[in-house]
Amino acid sequence: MMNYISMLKEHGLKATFQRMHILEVIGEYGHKDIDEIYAEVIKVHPSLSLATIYKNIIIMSQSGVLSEVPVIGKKSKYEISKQDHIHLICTHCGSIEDKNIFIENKNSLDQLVISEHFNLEKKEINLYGVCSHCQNIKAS
Amino acid sequence: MMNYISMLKEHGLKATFQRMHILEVIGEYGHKDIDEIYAEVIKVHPSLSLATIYKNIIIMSQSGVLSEVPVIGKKSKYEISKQDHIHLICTHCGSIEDKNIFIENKNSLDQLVISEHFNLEKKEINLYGVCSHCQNIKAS
DNA sequence: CTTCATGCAAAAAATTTGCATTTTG
DNA sequence: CAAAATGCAAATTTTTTGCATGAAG
Repeated sequence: MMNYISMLKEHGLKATFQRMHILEVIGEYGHKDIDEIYAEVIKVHPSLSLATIYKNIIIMSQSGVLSEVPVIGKKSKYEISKQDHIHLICTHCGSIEDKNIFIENKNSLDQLVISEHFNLEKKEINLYGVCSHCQNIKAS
Repeated sequence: MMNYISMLKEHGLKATFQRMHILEVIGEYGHKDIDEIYAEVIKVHPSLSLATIYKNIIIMSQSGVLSEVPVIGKKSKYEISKQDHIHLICTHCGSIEDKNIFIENKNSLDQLVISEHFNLEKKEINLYGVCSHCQNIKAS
């Protein structure tokens, strides 16, 4: 588990407490959008401004510390960057769960990329549906 | 090839010329965002309002005529709904290309969904990178 | 003709910017 | 200290809304 100070410094960003706090919130919850991050963060630091959240989300996404997860019909969520994985996105409660799977079919994707002469930078696989938790709620 | 009038009617939407025009633009280009649709559409119908574009994108997305394609760092694009496919998204020129591939590894995704008791509604696979066209431009 | 859709202008929401002040390394 | 980051308020951009008018089925 890498610490946020070194993550920031390795990307040439100063480790302000505002950034640390933003990263802690995202790290704790996994995926959060701008408003959720702001709401969470001002509980501890009421003076932390929304503009600072915006500026930092942008700079930390550009530098690669964070990754944007665009979601159909909603605002983008942000997560701490990590190796490629799959998102299970619940269309009922909005939760996002990460799944690391060994993409066997990796082959077909890789072959596609090769045959298209496409210079791949990032794979994004999102599965939308109803999570088991929400299915149980509905059933009861 | 299905025509747009019946597509709309099957979803309980009236076939106004504004909707037809929006669908034609999206169909012609494949993927367009709100502003691009508006810019294209007012060439022919200068009085068509942006509010109408918004309202229709929303209602046609909800009804399933259109599908939203959220893109990292950009505004969402919209496409005519069709069966699941892969998007090759160029981070250089912004173009999006559809690819229908036989997901062999379909198995691993399907197994994941089953083991998670996830009620799958939609698969979204987006590959980000530099398209062959942009690579050639850079090289020259 | 009745219901639904449009267009306009206004309102609301989301995001960005400029700049004086503060903090980090 | 010098460079970078913050916070505030203002500006901009994006999206939504209400309502009178017009079009579709």
